[in-house]
Amino acid sequence: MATKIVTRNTDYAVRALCYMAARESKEKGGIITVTELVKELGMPRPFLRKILQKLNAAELLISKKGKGGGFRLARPAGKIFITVVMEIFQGPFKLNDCMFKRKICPNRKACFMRKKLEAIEKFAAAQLKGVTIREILNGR
Amino acid sequence: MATKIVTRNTDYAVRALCYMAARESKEKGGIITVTELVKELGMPRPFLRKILQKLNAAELLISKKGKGGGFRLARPAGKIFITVVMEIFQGPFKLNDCMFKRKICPNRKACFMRKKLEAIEKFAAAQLKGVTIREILNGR
DNA sequence: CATAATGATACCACATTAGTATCATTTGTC
DNA sequence: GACAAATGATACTAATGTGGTATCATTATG
Repeated sequence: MATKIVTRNTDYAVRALCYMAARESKEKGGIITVTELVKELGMPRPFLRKILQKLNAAELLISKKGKGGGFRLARPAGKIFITVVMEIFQGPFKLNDCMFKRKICPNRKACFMRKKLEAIEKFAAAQLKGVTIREILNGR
Repeated sequence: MATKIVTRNTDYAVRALCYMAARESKEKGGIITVTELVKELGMPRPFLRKILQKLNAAELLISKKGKGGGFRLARPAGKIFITVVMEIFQGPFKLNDCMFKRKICPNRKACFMRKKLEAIEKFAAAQLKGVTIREILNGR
C-alpha cells in the first residue's frame, strides 16, 4: 500500500476548511452548518462532525451551538497551516526510523539507510511548512 | 503514528541480506540456513522464512532444499538495491495521492497539495534510488 | 529410509484508521 | 416554557493492513 503522508481525517478537514474559506469570501462572517458541508462535500456526516469538533477544540474553528449555530473559521485562511491540521489528526510529522534501530544492527556505525530517511523527512517537512488553506484554495 | 517508508518485512529482509553479504565475504560461497540467521539476527523464525522465500522467488536469493540446504545471495551485494527489496514487500513506492483526488475537489485547477506530495515523492525516490546492500554494509 | 532443510499456504492477532450511534447541552423562535 | 435545530462528548463497531504462527508437502544428503 502507498505510504500515507496525510490520512483521511486530515484530507476531510482540509477540504472542509477550504470550502468554508471559499464561502466566507463571498458572504462575510457566515456561519456554516454540518448539514451544508455534508451536502456540498459528500462526506459521512457523523465522521465530519467529529472532525469539525476537533478543529474547534484546536481553535481553528469557532462553533456556535443551538439553533442557527454552526462553525466558522477562527482566523483567515492564510493563517491556517496544513502542518497544524496534520498534527491535530496525525500527531507530529515523522517518518519511521525503525530500520536498524535495534542493537542487532549488523554494522555499528551510523546507519546509511537512516541518513537517507532523515534527509527525506527533512525535505518533506520543508515542503509542507508554509502551506496554508489560502494557498491550496488559490492553487498557490 | 509515524509515516512508514519501510515496513518490518523490508527491514528484516535488508538485515538478512546484509548479514549474508558480510558472511560471504569471509567465507566464499557459503550457504546459510534460516537457523543461523535466526540465531544471529534474533527474528521470529517462521516470519523470516516467509521473507526469505519471497526473496528467493524474486531471485535475489538462491535456495537449496534438503539436508545441507539453505540460502545464498544470487548476486553481489553491490547489485542488490533496496528499492527492489522495498518493492517486493511493499509494492511500488508511492506516497498517497488521495487528497482531493475525488471530483468534489473545491478547486478545479491542478491541486497545490498534490504538487507538494509529488515533489516529496520524487525526492524520496531519488534518495533511495542507488542504494545497495553493499553501501549499507559499508555505511556508504 | 531418516533427517534436515526449504516450498507453499492457510490461518490468527493486533493496531490503526474509518465510520456509527447515542445522549447531553445550548440557543433561537413561537 | 416548549420545541426544534444546532453542536459537545463519548462510546462503540467495522474494515484494513501488518506482523506473526502453524502445518503439511517436497527435496536432497548420507
